[in-house]
Amino acid sequence: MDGRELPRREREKLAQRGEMMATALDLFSKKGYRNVSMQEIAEKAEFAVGTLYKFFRNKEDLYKALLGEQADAFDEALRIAIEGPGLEIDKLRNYVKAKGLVFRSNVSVIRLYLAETQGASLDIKAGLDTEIRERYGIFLNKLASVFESGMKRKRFRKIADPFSLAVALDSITSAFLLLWLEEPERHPYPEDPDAILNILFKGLVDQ
Amino acid sequence: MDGRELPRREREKLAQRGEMMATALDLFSKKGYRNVSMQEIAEKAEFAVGTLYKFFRNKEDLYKALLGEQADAFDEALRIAIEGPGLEIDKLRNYVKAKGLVFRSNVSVIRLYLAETQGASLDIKAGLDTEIRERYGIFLNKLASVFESGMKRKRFRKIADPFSLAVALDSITSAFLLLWLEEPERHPYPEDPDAILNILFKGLVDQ
Amino acid sequence: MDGRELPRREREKLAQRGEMMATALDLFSKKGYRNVSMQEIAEKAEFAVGTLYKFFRNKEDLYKALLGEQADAFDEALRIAIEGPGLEIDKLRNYVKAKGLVFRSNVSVIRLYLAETQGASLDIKAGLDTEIRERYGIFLNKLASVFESGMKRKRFRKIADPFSLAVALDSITSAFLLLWLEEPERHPYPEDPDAILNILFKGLVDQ
Amino acid sequence: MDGRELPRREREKLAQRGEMMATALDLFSKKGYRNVSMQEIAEKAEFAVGTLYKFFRNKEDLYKALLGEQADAFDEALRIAIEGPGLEIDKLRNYVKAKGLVFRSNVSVIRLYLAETQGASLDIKAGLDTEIRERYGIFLNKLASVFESGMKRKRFRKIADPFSLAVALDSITSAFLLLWLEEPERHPYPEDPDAILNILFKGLVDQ
DNA sequence: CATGAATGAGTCTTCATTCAT
DNA sequence: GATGAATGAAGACTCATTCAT
Repeated sequence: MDGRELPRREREKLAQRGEMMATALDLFSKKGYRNVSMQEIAEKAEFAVGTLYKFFRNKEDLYKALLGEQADAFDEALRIAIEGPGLEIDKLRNYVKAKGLVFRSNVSVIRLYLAETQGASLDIKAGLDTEIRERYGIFLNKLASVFESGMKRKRFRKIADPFSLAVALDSITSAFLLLWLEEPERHPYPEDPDAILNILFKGLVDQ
Repeated sequence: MDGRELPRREREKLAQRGEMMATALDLFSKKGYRNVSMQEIAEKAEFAVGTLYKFFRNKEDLYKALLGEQADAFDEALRIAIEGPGLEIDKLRNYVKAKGLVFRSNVSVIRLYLAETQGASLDIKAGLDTEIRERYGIFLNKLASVFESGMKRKRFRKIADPFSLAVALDSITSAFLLLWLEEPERHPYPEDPDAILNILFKGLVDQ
Repeated sequence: MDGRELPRREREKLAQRGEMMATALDLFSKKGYRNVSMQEIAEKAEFAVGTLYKFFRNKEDLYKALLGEQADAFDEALRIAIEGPGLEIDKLRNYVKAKGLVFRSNVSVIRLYLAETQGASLDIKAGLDTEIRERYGIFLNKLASVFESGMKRKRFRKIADPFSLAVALDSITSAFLLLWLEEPERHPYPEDPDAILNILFKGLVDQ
Repeated sequence: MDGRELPRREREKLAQRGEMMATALDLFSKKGYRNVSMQEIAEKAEFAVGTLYKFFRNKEDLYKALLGEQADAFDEALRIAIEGPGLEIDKLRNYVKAKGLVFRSNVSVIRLYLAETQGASLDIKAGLDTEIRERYGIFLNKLASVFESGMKRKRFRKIADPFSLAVALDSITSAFLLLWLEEPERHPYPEDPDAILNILFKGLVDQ
């Protein structure tokens, strides 16, 4: 038996919590924070409201836990993609691939995550808002340092400052994912990362 | 007298409507759709709630009218920037400039507009959603045709399909505006459009 | 027509407010603060809950207004009874009579008033609590000064300090009123104030 | 071994019950019946809620047991003070002293007890209410009989009927204890019972 | 026609009580 | 026999919408 195995009770609690969060995520991402009632979440998750409140102090708490954990996972996945040794160009490829993968396997979170990082979160005052964006900012800087490193090593040309390039790459991938989200058939997210990266790699205008 | 001149009565009504929408826009963009009450809008606009309901059938209607008209204005401004004769490269420059201008002089709308076009509109079910996005899609195609035309005339290299380039440019400019919105001092929107366009124009990797 | 006459609208509002307060008073005094719901008050007063909230910011507010106004009236009536010129002994008689009258014609308030002045208000944190007691303290001092004045003028013997005598008289009258409240037949509040005052006036033990 | 000694099991249960009641008393007297939850009591007493319900059928039951037992103790102490042989005047002195002692060493109960006997118990409908008051009535009659006996033996003058005197003495002592409770420094409960009794013993007005 | 008072369904949250383990 | 997780009814409060004046 594995030492990391939790006692049954604990495992059940985690499972419950997981179900609640999954249900809440589903509803929030479909209808928006204010349009989902605790009653509704509880009902759909097949718990009593009271039980919901045993796990989360209040509605906002639930929402924050939700976003926080999802953002953690995303952040982690993207961070790993660009860390470690290797050519900068490969890191960027990894990033584009990872972002596609992680988003496409978490469709319901995308809208919520984008709402928070792209700046349209008007329901939850601050706190999460701030926290997620901060981490997002940190990630952008890491991405920028990939560009910077590439320039230092003369592998990239200095066509713009590294941070702007990071912003550009991040926004482009998000935009493509959004298109895919709306019409998956018409706008598939490219399998080959270079389909996106070439926009940055190759110049539109001859030098 | 000008034939287009409206009777006093009509003009007054339009003025009233304008004030209501301006007040609503201000409140919605600051606090979010669900966090603003009709009472609050009426009070701040110095009308009675009943009067508000004379102009807009319900809260959603008001919101849709608001977004719709703002989107109209934006769309128009951006469309004009890329229409007409001239070099494609100049059209793109015009677009980057116009987008900067129009957004920076309508700060309070940005968040709402981005929320709708970038995909986080969870409060209003559909309808507006659809309409704005449709027009947004149409505009993206117009922008794409600028790239296409540039390619046809051998002014642009075929580094990616025109629509993808349009998406890329649009998302990059939006991302920069978002950064500016959060920290205007740290992230000014560039005066020179080439600061942004070079990301597309020049290639990161030598050919 | 009287200049003090209020416009119809205002009069109606006051009448509504009055009805709400009367209903609330009735319910609170019968069932206690926490055992009465705003819904219940609204229903019994034949208003919608929302209307209740138009007049009182919240439940506590309603309770405070209630107690405050009633305490005002009581305080006023008792104060008048012991003010002005005249023999101290007559003032005390007036006080005993007035207290009897005012309480017996406001039966439903007695319990609430006593609960506040006699110290068992555990539902409402502070504020009213404090305010009513303060005014009650002030009144006790006024009553004490009647005893003091009587002593100075050699009309009363110095059997205890004036404040203690005030406390004694006040508590005795309250106690009798409480008895009457429980069993009006068995424990009528005496018509002749001396029936109560003699307890203080005449000595139990020969001097 | 003593025959009255209870088996360990029983003793433990009694001890548990005692702790629950002590905790409940503390909380009720501080926050009021409705503002204390069974969870809170259980937690603070370090038992599970279920255990609480093993000892008391429901919340009201717990409250009644609490008040009942406290009232028993009070009643007993006061009864003893005025029973037995001895001069009536000494019994009254004993009563004043005993009431002071018993109240001051049970501060947390005072408010609850007074709330019940002085008529402001609005939380618990009837039952306890009735029972406590009944016993309180019985005690008042016992106190009255002390006055009566004194009058019969020509030791007291007939300044009022014995029951009224009992009510008066009881309410005065309670009032003084209440004052002490609020501001112990400013209003100490007198060490010498005559400080209070003189209000009854000596007449305010010369005969 | 404008007004804004009135409405009451709907929201979040608490807590007495039960019962499976 | 103790435990405390689960329940869900009930309560305070908000706000979109209506309609009498």
